[in-house]
Amino acid sequence: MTKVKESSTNQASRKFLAECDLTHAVRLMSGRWKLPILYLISKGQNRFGMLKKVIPNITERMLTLSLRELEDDGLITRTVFAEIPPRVEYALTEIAMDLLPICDHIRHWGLKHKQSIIFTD
Amino acid sequence: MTKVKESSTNQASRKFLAECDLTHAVRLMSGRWKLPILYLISKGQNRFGMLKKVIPNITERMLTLSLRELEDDGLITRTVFAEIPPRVEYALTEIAMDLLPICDHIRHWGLKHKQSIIFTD
DNA sequence: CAGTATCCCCCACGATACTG
DNA sequence: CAGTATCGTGGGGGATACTG
Repeated sequence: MTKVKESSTNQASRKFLAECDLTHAVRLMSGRWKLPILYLISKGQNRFGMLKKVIPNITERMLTLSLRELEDDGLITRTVFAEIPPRVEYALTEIAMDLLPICDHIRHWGLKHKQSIIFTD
Repeated sequence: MTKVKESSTNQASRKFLAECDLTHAVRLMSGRWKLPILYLISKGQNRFGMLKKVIPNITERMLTLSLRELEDDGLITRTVFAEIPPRVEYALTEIAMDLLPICDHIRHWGLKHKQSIIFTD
């Protein structure tokens, strides 16, 4: 299924539409916790409890929601092991791994931009 | 002024803090219209009226707000010419220009990610 | 351990009207 | 032309309590 608005034919509009996937892509990583979670999973913090312990201030609710959205967007996989006590492991998909170097670019750009960094949380 | 939480000393937390600038950087480009505006300005659409004409559905209010925030974040400059009728021109700063190639990476990543692209607007 | 279930607040965003 | 001013809404996010 591919549904693209083809009505506007002028140059500027077509360039704008090309820009839309950019917005869409950025939205996948927008949100308070998405990127931190992806990063930490890439570093081996791949379970609910580990993430909760390592991420300051996140609530269980937000952790759950963020993980679900990342899963829905195809950025992480969720594997349930039928054990007692239950164990669930998260892993990055190839798509998310492709994102990591880009994140690094963004981070370096951010550092260049902001000489004064304030972590309020 | 540099205010960094130094309380937590373990490895994971320090890595997490490093991740925070990433979140911060992403926030600068988050928002419904920020990226489209930056992109269009880079393509020469550097006036209020031009942007309004070229961006579908944006309201004057949102255009104003977005431009102000981009200016406050140091991503664009705003130059007022004392003429009648009034003329205002926007231009990307070096920081925003550094961002453009990254945007391109993100866009390509987004395209690889989403085989089915839907532009709803 | 790995989550749900409620309740609530704030703010990004939109619609509409007006202006130096 | 390039904006303000005002009002309204949805959902992203938080606090807290409970559960298979």
